[in-house]
Amino acid sequence: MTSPYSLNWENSSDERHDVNLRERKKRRTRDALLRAALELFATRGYEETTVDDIAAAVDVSQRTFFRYFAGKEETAFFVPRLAEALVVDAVRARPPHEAPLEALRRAVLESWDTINEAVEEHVPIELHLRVYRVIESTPALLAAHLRRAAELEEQLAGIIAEREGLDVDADPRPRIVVALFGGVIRVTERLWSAGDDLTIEGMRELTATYLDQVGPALAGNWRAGQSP
Amino acid sequence: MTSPYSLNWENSSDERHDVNLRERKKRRTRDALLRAALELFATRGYEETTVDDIAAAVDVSQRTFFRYFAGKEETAFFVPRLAEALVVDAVRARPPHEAPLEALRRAVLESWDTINEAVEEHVPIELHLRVYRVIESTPALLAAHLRRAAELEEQLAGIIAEREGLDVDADPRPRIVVALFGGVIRVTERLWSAGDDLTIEGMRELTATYLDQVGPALAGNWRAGQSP
DNA sequence: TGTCAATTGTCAGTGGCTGTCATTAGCCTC
DNA sequence: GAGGCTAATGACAGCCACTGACAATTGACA
Repeated sequence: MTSPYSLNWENSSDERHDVNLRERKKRRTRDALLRAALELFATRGYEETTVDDIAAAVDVSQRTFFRYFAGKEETAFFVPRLAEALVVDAVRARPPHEAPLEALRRAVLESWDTINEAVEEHVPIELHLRVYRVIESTPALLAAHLRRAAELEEQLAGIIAEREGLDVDADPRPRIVVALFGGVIRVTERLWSAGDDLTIEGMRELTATYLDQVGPALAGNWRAGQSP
Repeated sequence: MTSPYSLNWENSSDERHDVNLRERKKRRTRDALLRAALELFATRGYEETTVDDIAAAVDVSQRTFFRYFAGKEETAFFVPRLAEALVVDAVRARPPHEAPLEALRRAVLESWDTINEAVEEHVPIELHLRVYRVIESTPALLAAHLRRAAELEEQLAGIIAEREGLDVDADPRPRIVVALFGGVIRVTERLWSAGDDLTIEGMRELTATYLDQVGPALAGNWRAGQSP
């Protein structure tokens, strides 16, 4: 920190990340724990997997597991965390002339395309897709998932408000639009995880289809119009 | 069940509920545990309260606590559970000619009026209102709260679909509208619990105001129009 | 009053998670 | 390349939520 190289360290910390054996080893055990956990969740179930099981699968002590992850839950949300970061960045990068819903829509669809490589660096996506069903069907994980989603929405509301030059706390509209958007996403998530097309592309298509329904869903009375 | 009185028992079970000493005693300890738990949560915080604390406050064993409640969490959501039931009933009772959002809006505002008596039978509402802040600010409880909300939305979507003569799984619109509605409710909940008017009336007003914003929030571009 | 069933307490055990301390293993300098 | 430094690990003890099992108690009802 106070060494003459401190500035260099700050800037090149990414490159230094994997150079020494120490760091490489750390990353290896971390990814191994992650994969072991997800594999066990996907096959045996979340509640049926103990932290001891995970640690044993990688042949480290339980204590070591907790030094890499704050809790069992954190392993299950490793990929979602990456995805959320991508979405936030994508929304930030949207041209300011787009309407809020349009910007959100494009950002999400776009980030579905980049998610692959970001994830595969640590675990095979296919593995996460299997874990996703577990998240949706395990009460404790579903609850955590929804809380994370709520936090994401709060962030997005802030970004949207900024785009539109509004104050999030004074004007309810950013939060409302984001809530609507988030609701649609959740509906598609559930549908997708319940169906059998467990691919990223399937998710992408579903999302696109449902987001297109938002307008019609809110317009007028449904009974007069034709089927969706 | 197979006794000659079984039918009578079924029908008059409500009246029989408090007649014998056994039942009265059970209800008393149950309500005492509930109040003790909420009181402790409100003053000391949720995580800082152990089940042993709650049991000790009522002078029963920890094991007995778990015979009355499935877990620590359940005590915190006693009032919300009542409220949810009221909302569901209120939506079901709405005249079928009302549009979905209108029916939901009226049902919720209406149930805020009946919630008082339903709750006070067990614990003072004022106590729950204090606990509500704890729910919003405790990650584990917030997560559980959001999961409950999601389940409620699923129920409401079913009811709305039925009103409109639609199939929830074939037509996305009921779920989308309910998601929008739920989103608005969540926004008001957060705002209300963050403010200082912690009364049912305050909540009612906030809800009404925000629900009125739903239309404007979705209409056109915000930058051209005037302030909300 | 005595029998039966329900309520409760006690005890032991599991699983998630944390603090502590000694041991190990990579790193860096001389 | 030996030795000191520091970071990573393991082993152990302990807290808390929660559960199963069994014995003791207590209200119900004939």
